[in-house]
Amino acid sequence: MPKTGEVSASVIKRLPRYYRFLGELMKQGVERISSRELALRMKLTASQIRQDLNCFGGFGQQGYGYHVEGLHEQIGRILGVDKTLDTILIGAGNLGRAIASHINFESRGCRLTGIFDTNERIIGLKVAGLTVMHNDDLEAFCKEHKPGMAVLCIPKANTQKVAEQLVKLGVKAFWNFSHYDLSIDYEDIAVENVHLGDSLLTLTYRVNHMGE
Amino acid sequence: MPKTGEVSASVIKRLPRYYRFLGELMKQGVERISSRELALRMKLTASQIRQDLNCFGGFGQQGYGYHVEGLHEQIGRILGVDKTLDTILIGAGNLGRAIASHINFESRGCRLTGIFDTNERIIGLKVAGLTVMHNDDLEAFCKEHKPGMAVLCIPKANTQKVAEQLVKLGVKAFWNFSHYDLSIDYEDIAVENVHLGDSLLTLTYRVNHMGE
DNA sequence: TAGATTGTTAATCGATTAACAATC
DNA sequence: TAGATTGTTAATCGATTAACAATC
Repeated sequence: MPKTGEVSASVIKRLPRYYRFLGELMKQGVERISSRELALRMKLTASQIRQDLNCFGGFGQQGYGYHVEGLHEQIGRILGVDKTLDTILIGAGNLGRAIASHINFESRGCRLTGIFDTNERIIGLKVAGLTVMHNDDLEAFCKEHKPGMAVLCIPKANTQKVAEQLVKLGVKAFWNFSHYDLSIDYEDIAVENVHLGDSLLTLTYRVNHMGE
Repeated sequence: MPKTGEVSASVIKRLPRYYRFLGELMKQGVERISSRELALRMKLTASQIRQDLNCFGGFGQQGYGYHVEGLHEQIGRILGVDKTLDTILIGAGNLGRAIASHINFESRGCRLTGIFDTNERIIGLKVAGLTVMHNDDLEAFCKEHKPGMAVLCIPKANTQKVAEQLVKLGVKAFWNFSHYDLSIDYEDIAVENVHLGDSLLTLTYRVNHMGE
């Protein structure tokens, strides 16, 4: 129940991390935690934690702190892990197959329901319990199953075109791993670009500039 | 040749993207570009581009703009793609193998020289041209080959321990894909945490909060 | 030269941190 | 009640944008 008023991108990016830490604390049997103690563990400031959480409502209790399990559940609901968004994967090369098998989509509000590729040697393979289909079947599949999210693990040359096709078929969110900055200029389409190459390159920069 | 004075993390994170766009422009045969035109293509402001570049020196020319190839090379040198940092991969599961095959380390100042795992069924496999070795051979390998960077694709329970072992063996940079926020409290060690799960979760948030 | 566009300084904006009254 | 800790307002800090003189 967001206290309406835009939540900044900086806050949104921190939410999954709060969720993760609270999950860990739960497992460790911690029942309550103060912003001060959580800040210590997460290497943030207590102020920032209280500010962030208060974008969504007052989850704490003066003099007591936050109830770990309750807060975990609240943040989960804010993130939308209690929903189930049908998701398809386009591109079942090395990376696509690894994402399909390695990521727990269900615990993040998604469910992988279809995998597509154009390579005849890959089509028919079983990946994460699904049989890889041909891209030609994409349209029929989407019309029948109405996936809301697509994971793109395809070469950059095809990315924009495939994404636009999928938008027409009703896809509302893209998790894009191609070496291309996907930007969809329609309202109400969400894009998360993951640039692993760029990530490595920032590390290269930092290791080459240590102690300057 | 950084105009000394700290370069902010925000600027560093944008550098690989500049490098990528300039590379594309080169391929397209574009010889010169103004900050205004580049801003248009990258969806940034011209001011920001000029500010960012001037952290490292004046690469442009008044009245003309920037020479694409020259700027590309300069940024490459700033990032350190002309260096070669020997790199090892720990964990050759789905994700580790995909990273090894999918990422072009060489073009990013790194060279993959060893891959390690503990799973007997994986050891001995060829991945990205290398034979997967047992973690037990890690110490001997590092002492002989002195890798400066490690990619961690291992379960979170082992991450901190393995990282600390590697620090003792001289590793200076970690590209960490485990579901664990690695933090190394020594000076002069660089860490880049990649949390694919968190990335997906921010997308889940956004798709569930569209148009609010 | 005149026009274009940089490098750089100043203004604005947003995010983080600090402070503290409210309250459990 | 007294102590702890929140929710929230105010202060600070940093990053982005705008403006403009320098200059190719």
